[in-house]
Formats: sequence, structure tokens, C-alpha cells
Amino acid sequence: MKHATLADVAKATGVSVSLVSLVLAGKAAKRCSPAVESKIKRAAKDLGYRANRLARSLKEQQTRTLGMLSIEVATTPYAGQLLSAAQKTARAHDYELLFVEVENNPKSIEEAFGLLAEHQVVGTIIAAYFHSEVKLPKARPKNLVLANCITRSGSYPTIIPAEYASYMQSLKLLGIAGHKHVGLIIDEVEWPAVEGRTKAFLDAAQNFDWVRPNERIYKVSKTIAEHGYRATLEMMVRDPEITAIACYNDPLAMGAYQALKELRIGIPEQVSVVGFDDLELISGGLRPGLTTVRLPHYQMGREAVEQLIRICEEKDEKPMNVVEIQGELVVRDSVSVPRNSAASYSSSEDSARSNQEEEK
Amino acid sequence: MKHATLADVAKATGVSVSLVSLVLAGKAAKRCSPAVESKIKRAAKDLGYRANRLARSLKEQQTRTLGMLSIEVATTPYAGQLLSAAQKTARAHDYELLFVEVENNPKSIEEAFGLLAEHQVVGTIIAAYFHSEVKLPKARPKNLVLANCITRSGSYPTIIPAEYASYMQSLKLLGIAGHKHVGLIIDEVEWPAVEGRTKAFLDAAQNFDWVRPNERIYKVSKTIAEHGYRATLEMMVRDPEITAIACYNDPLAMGAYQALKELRIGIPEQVSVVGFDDLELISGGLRPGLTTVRLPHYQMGREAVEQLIRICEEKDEKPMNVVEIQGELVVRDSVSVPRNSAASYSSSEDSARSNQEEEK
DNA sequence: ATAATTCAGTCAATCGTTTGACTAAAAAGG
DNA sequence: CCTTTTTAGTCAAACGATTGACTGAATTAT
Repeated sequence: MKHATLADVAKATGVSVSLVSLVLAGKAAKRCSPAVESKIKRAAKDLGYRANRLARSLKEQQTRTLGMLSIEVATTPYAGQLLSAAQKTARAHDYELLFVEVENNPKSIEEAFGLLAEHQVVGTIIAAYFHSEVKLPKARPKNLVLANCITRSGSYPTIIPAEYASYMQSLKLLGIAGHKHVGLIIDEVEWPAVEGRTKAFLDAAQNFDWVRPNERIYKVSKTIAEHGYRATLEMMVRDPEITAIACYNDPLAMGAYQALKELRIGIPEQVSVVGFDDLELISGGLRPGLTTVRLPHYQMGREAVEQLIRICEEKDEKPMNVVEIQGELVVRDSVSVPRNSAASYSSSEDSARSNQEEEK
Repeated sequence: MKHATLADVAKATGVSVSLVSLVLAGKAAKRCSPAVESKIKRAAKDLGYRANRLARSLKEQQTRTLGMLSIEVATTPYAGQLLSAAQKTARAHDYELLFVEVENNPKSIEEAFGLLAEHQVVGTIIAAYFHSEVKLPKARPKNLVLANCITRSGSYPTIIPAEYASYMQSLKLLGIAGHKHVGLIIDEVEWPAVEGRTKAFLDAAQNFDWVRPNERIYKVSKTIAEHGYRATLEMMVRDPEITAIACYNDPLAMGAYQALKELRIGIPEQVSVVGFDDLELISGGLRPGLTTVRLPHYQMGREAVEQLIRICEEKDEKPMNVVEIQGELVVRDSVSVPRNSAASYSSSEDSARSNQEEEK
């Protein structure tokens, strides 16, 4: 290895390795004369000395490395925020992140645990690309925190989005605006994410006296634009009273936009739309901008690492708690008062379009 | 530390540490009786023995850890593929990845280099979230590979997308379809990515006899949907002859769609559109599906790690080469023959729309 | 029967860092 | 002047894995 060691610095200064170690660690209290101390520091700097963490950790019986098991976190648009936040937070506490992609099955996770063990990580995070469930193997590392996922195979500190409260923010916006006929487009699979958002919808419906909410839930098998498009088409044809559509996520909302535009239904003048996730590519790219809720990926990553470090350092094994982090409502331009209420729409409708109509 | 060590296995078997080490490393050739060998292996398994990589690396003077400096790679939609591929490839070669987020400036990169040095990484990758330029600090690690970025401060193995050839694929598609009036919407800043794509446009124009290509380049200050929308509006008003729009990336194409739909110009019947990047969220979500080119993030990540490992292991310092990886043309439904050519369009135009028109 | 070889293992040094125990010299105290 | 304290350091063991050099016994060769 090419790097300078304590021995090199010691030789250069003519003192013992011990003293160099002590001085550079700032533990030389009364053990070193100021003259020698500065000589040592200078030599260390000149030689570009960097402590060998391997040797240090071996001696200390303690690394400052955290394992990060990722279930497609890096490859999912915007979920990578979690990863980035985790790394930066770790770094801020002088920890490093050993990043390993795994699949969501006990076998793959177990393999990764083994790897991490070889690297003597002091703690481990398991993070998923969407709020889902993971199944853990029998053998598990000591300090474990879950981010954006839950498990039933044990109880661990868990950081997840507050689905209910987050989604409620955008539903409340619809309710307060005066909408009574609201449709929901949602995943047919009962993920943790789906549960909370469905409940929020039903509760909002009750609070705001929405009409026949149960009949206005449209389930899709894939939460992509295409299915949002189809569901919206069906919804508007079967149920033209609807004045607002709540989508499970932004891609579905993108599909809803397409259907509504095709039907020449103005957004938001005739139908309001809200999404979820705040996938900037979509929510910021659509016209009009999509009102949605930003998933707290960044905060989840940060919080997970902070909890983990706390556990690692304090042996404070108590916090089996689940931390729910609320998403942030991002208000853009896809929500207005309903078309039959008060007034205020209709005049500006289609103006831009008809202007250009003559071009052809 | 809680893990079993060689000494534990040795004690459990009643042999020396040396023998256990030899046996588990498969180097016990003629040094161990089969009986003892299996006893050792059994004990190791029972105790859940895992080699301590810290100790091993210290002794070997060689880690199997790679440093991964990421410039917003994790947080950019789809660029995370690079990260994921890098990790998986590393893992396949029994290497680990130490992941560090950095900013694109020499200071931040230098700090990270220091960190990696402390961890005794044997090689380093610098990856950027888009094909850009990085400035390196004076002090640099031995084995360095660049992914999705270039540098002028030294020459290193570099893995980048083949901008020219990749973009040419989609332009050729337009050319072959018979388009003569093609507009380009592109970033005003001369990134490496911009250079190659501009050149491809100009060359395609020459090959296919496109009309006044130089006047049909529209520069935008941000490559987002909003600017694609505005540029397209301007382009179509000023230059209604245009039959195809090539966009620098998919968000711009998303904006182009919005403008064209607002102008009631059918895609692809009246105007064809191509994007670049294949941001699935957009390209797969738009209607009609966007024909675009997939950036080879996955391959860049894999190739970068493979090159790096090759360099680390073979001292094969020669490969200062630049590897350009071609993107894959993803044909969806946004390209057809131009409206004045042959025939084949117009009949199906607007059919879906007019069907629904009566609803209102 | 003796020498040479093979077998089945052990010994001990080493990687770089840390730290409690030690020491020699100087300074302070009586 | 002699003892105690302080100052300014050094020593050596330890962390866990690796490996060339070694050894004592059994086997084979001569």
C-alpha cells in the first residue's frame, strides 16, 4: 500500500510510533513538548498521512461503517434521495456507507448480511423503493433499521411515510375547495401504502360529505400512466358528475390528464386532479402543474441513519418505535373549486387553444 | 465484536489457528487430514464463522473495496441505474463499493479521495448524473475511472455514452421516414452531451437533405418540459412547415407534446417527435409513446467497474482509452412518415377525440 | 536397518494502530 | 542534598488473518 503510516511519520520525526499516534489523536495531554508536537504534525501533513481505518478498526474492535441494503432504491426515480440522504448523514457523523443492492427475499438479504458481517459493519439499514413489506432471514444483524418498508418478522426501528396524514393533506384541499364528487384511482394490491391512502380517502369522504365514495374507487393493476388514462376514461364516462380525481400516484395522474384532455375536460376548471409522490418529472412537467404530495425520501434516509447511529452508539436498544414522516403538500395548479360551485371558471377555458386553432 | 474468529474455530476443533486458516482458504493441500478438515469446516459453519475483512486486508495489504464518488447519480431519475450496475458488478467480482456523494468541484472530490484513502480502497470511480465535465484536485488516487463524465485534468479510462451515434439512430429514423423539415430543441450550454447531439443533427441534415437545419435549432436555458413547450409553440408558429421535432431529452419532448396538442397538431400524423434518455416515466407515459434513445446507464456502471477491476488487478495501466457506449433506440409511436409525403395518415386522426366529443 | 520423503500439522512474524504500563530526566519541595 | 512530582517520552501487547519456515512422526525407498 502506498500510503504513509505512523511509522513513517515517526521515522521522519525521530520519535516513537506511540507518540505520533497520541499526538495526532489529540491525546498527548502532558506527554509531549509543544516543539515535538508541532514537528510531528508538520511531518504528518508533509507525508500526507492518513490513518488506516482498517488497522484502527481492528484494534478498536469497532468500525464506523454502516451497511445499506437497498431494494431497488437507487434505480427508482426519486427514491435515490433516500440513499443520498443516508450517505450524507452518515458522512456528517464520520460514518461510511457500504451500499449493497438486494432483492426483496430472505435469501438475498441473508447473503448481504453475511457480507456486511465480514466488513464488520456496526449497523444496517434496509431500504425499499416504495413503502412495502420485507421478509427477513432468521439470522439478523444486531443493529437494524428499516426505511420505507416494514416487516412482520421482528420489530425494528422503522421509518416510513405517514401515508394517511400525507394523503389527507391533498384530500383536504379538495374538500375545502368544495368538491363533493371525488373519484379515487388506486392500486388493487393492498400494500401498506395503499391501505393508508384508501383510509384517508374514506375518512375525507365522511368529513366532507362526499357522495358515494365507495363506488368511486377505481382499482388498477399497474400504477402507470396508461392505467390512469383508462381508469379516468371509464370513470368520467360512467360517472360524469365527478369534479375531482385523487390519484394514488403521479403517473396515474399523468394518465388522468391525458384522458381529461382527450375528453376536452378542463383541468382544473372542470375537474381537479391531485397526485402523490411528487415525481418532479411528471408533477412539474404537466400542464397545469400537478398538485401533489412529496414523499419524504430525503428525510427518511436522514432519519434512518440518525436512529441507527443512536442505537449503535448508545446501546439504547429501546427505540423499537415506528417513525412516520409526513410528506409535504406541493400546491401547483391542478385544483380549483368545483365547476358547479360558486363560479369563477369557464371564461378562460380553451382560450389558448382556440387562438391557435386558426393556424391549421 | 460479536463474530466468531479463526481462534474460536481453532479452539472448538482443537487445532491451531494456522490450520484453520489454511483449510478455510482451501490452501491446505497436503497439510491436513480429511478427517480434521471436515471437522474444521463443520465447526466453522456451526459457529457462523466469517472472515474479518479488516484483518485480512491489513495483512494482505490489499482491500477489495472500490470507492464510488457520485455527483448526484443517486438522486437523478434513472441515473441510479449506473450506481446499481456498478454495485452488482463489483459484487460479482467479490468487491465492495464505498459510496460517497460529492459535489462537482475539486475541493469536494479531494475530501472524498482522502476518505477513500483511509479506507484503503484499491480503485475509484467518479460518476456524474449527466454527461458532463469534472475538475479534479491535484492529489489523485492511483486507479481512477470516470463514468458518464470527462475531465481535462489528466487522462483516465472514461466510459461515456456515444452521444453522436446514439442520437443519430433516432435522427436516421426521421430521415428514412422521409422528413425534410426537422427542428431541434437543445440545451444552450455546450455540455459534451450537447456537442455530440448537435453534430449528429447537422450531419443527419446533410445526409438526408433537410431544409435549413441551422435555422431550425432552438436553444433552451433549461431542459425541462416547460421550455420544450415554449420552444415548440414558437417553432410551430414561426415555421409551420416543420414535420418532425428532435428533442435533446425526454422532458423537452414532453413539453413538445403539450404544445402540439394545444395546437391540435396530431402526433405523429402531423408532426413526429423524438426524445432522448428514455425516462420511462415520460417516454412510456406519454400518449402516443415517445420514440427515444435509452441512455446506457446500466452498461456504463458495469463497464466502469470492470475496467477498474482490470486495472487494479493487472497493473495494466495502459487503457487510457475512452469507451463510448451506444444507447438503444426505443421505438414507440411518436414517429411516422411526414404529412405531405406518400399518404397513410389523416384518416385515423382525431378519431378517439371526436368519439368522446359528444359527451359534453 | 537406515536414509529420504511425505504427511499432518504448529510457530511466529507481520500488517498499522491504540493505549496502559513503564522509565529516565528534570523540576519542585522539604 | 535527597525525595517526590512532573515532564516527555518509550515499550509492548493486542486486534484477526496469513504464510513461509519449521517439526515430529509415519511411510517409503534403498
